[in-house]
Amino acid sequence: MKPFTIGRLAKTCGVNVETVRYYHRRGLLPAPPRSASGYRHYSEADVERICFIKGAQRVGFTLKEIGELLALRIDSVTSAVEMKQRTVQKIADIETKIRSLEDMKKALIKLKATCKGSDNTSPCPILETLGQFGETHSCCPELES
Amino acid sequence: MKPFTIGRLAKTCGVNVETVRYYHRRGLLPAPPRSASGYRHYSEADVERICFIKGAQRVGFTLKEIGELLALRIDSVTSAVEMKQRTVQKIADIETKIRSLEDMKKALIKLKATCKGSDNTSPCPILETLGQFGETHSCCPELES
DNA sequence: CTTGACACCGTACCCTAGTACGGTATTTAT
DNA sequence: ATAAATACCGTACTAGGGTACGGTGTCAAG
Repeated sequence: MKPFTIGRLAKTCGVNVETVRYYHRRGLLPAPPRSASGYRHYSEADVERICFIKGAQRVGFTLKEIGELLALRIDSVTSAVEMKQRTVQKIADIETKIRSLEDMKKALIKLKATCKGSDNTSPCPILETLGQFGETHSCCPELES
Repeated sequence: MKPFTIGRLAKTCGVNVETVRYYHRRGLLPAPPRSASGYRHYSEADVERICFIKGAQRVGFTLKEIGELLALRIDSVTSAVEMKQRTVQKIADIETKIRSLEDMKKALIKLKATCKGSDNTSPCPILETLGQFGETHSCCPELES
C-alpha cells in the first residue's frame, strides 16, 4: 500500500523511468497524484497497467492498439452496443494471433521430432514443415491476374 | 511455376517492393536468380517465406528472432543437439505468448459478458478482469527490498 | 548539514523496420 | 516504335517506441 516513486515503479515493472514518462505522454498511463514537492506517486494499479502494456507488446500489439484495449469501457461516449462490438473485434484479433502461434508451434514440434532423422537439411525446414499444416498464418492476398 | 518479378512478389504478399529489397539486405530472404538483364526472379517458396515473416511479426517476433526461426536447421555448424535445444526454446517462447493471449481473451470474454450489466465503468475494466485470472501475462520481476 | 541518490522538466538523440527518391535500364502494351 | 510501367542501384528519410542529456530541485543517511 506504500506508494511507488517513479523509480520504484519502473524497477518493479522492469522498464526505464523514461519509458514511464513516455507512457504518460502517450496517454497510456493516467497522471498520478503528486507530493507537495511535485513527485509522482503510483499505486499497484499502475504496476499492473505497465505489466499489461509490456505483455501486450510482446504479442504484437502496438501502443495504439493497447490504448484501445485499455479504453474498452462504457462511458459517456461509448454505448454498451458499441463497446461490445469493439470487444468482439479484439477477441477475433487475439484468436487470429493464437492460431498463427499454434501453427508455428506445431511446425516446431514436428521439426524437433526430425532432429534425429536429420532430414532437416532442406533450405528451410520450418517453412517446409509449416507447409504441411493449413497455413492459417498466411498473409498473402490471392494473386489477381 | 511462372517466376515472380519483385513487383509481383511484393503485391502477392501485400508488402512494398522496398521491403523485399530490405529483407535481402537483412539476410532474411536469399538472393534469387537473375535474368540476363539483371532482374530478380522469385518462386513460390519466396512467397511463403515473406508470409511467414509477416505472420511472425504480427505475433511479436522481431526480424532478428524471425531470422533465427528461419535458420533452425542442421548444418555444418549446428549439431542435432544444439538445433533441438534452440527449437525447444522457441517452442517455449511461443507457448508463453499463447498463454498471454489466452489470458487477454478470457478477460475480454468476461468483459463482453458484463456489457449489459454495465458494471464496467471502473477506471480500467480490462485490467480488473485480468486480475481475476492468474496474471500469467505478468512481466514484473518481484520487488527486491 | 552536506553529499549522493533520485525526482522534475524539456529537448534531443537512437534503433528497428521500413519507405521514398532519383537517376538509369528494360519490358510490355498500344 | 514509342510511351508507360517496372526493374536496377545506392542513399536518404520517416515513424514508432523508446533512451539519454543536462540543468535544477528534493529527500534521507551519515
